[in-house]
Amino acid sequence: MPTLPIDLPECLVFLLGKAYQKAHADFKARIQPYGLTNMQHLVLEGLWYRQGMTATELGRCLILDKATLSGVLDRMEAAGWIEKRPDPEDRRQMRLYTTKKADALKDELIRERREANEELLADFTTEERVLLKRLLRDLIG
Amino acid sequence: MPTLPIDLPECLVFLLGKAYQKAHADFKARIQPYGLTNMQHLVLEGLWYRQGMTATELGRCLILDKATLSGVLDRMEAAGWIEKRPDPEDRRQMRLYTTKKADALKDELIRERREANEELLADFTTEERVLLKRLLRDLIG
DNA sequence: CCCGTATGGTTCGCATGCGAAGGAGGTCAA
DNA sequence: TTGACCTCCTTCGCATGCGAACCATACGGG
Repeated sequence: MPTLPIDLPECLVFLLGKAYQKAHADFKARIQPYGLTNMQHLVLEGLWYRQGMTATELGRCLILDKATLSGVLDRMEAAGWIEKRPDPEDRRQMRLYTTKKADALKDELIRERREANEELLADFTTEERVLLKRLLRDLIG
Repeated sequence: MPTLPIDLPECLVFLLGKAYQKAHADFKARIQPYGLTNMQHLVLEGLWYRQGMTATELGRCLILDKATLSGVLDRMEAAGWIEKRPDPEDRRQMRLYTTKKADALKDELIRERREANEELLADFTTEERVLLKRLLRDLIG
């Protein structure tokens, strides 16, 4: 059985990638049944925080490239999760709103997110949880 | 200026994603000049650790899906970074080896990786660095 | 020896993720 | 008012990332 190359467990780029891979996969398993991807769920959380954001605002808010967001929003609109309404003041921008279909799942989806975090952190002490989040926030800058 | 939704800085899935995004982008900027992607660099590190692994072994070693690896290995072979040799004992599997072109960059690439880690952790104390890595390793399981 | 099954890789489909270029729509100053 | 410039968004190209279906090869029993 192959093991990890000696240095990789010391490489932060690698560790972050694999930790994200695991967190992403766990969360995916939870929200897949709702017909949503992780990214789509993230967009909904962003819009529940503030409806009517433009794509650029949402992208800044979620730290996402607008090129990436463009496709995500298209698919979400096609699937009926969000609505794009052109801003009457400035026809370049699209204002984004969640639909009733999405809002109906709001409580459940937020619960899934909380539980997913709980599950990921199950083996950590309270101090470790706080510390890990702080270190990651500091890393992001 | 939009800010993060209240809960997201508490959401580990989100934090890990963004921390990875940053680490990945920083490392990409370092590796791009060599004509390599992060994933391709990772494959080289794996093979430098043990030459002649099969794709399945390498995938287990780097925690990668074989479907993902297949395309990566194709592009790396086409670009002359690695060689695939069919195993004479079992013609289903391919043994993987780095080429001279790759080996010539070995020291420099490993230095880039060390420096990238150093840069990411620049603002952390020694204790914090050790702790962050331990927490991430524990998370991966 | 032959069939059923397991395994190693490839391929396809879909969803990110981002750099770069482009098109449509504003803005402002000459 | 018109041309230079800026911004919002879309589109394209390329590289992951992974589930699922497939193909070729190996292996174990009968």
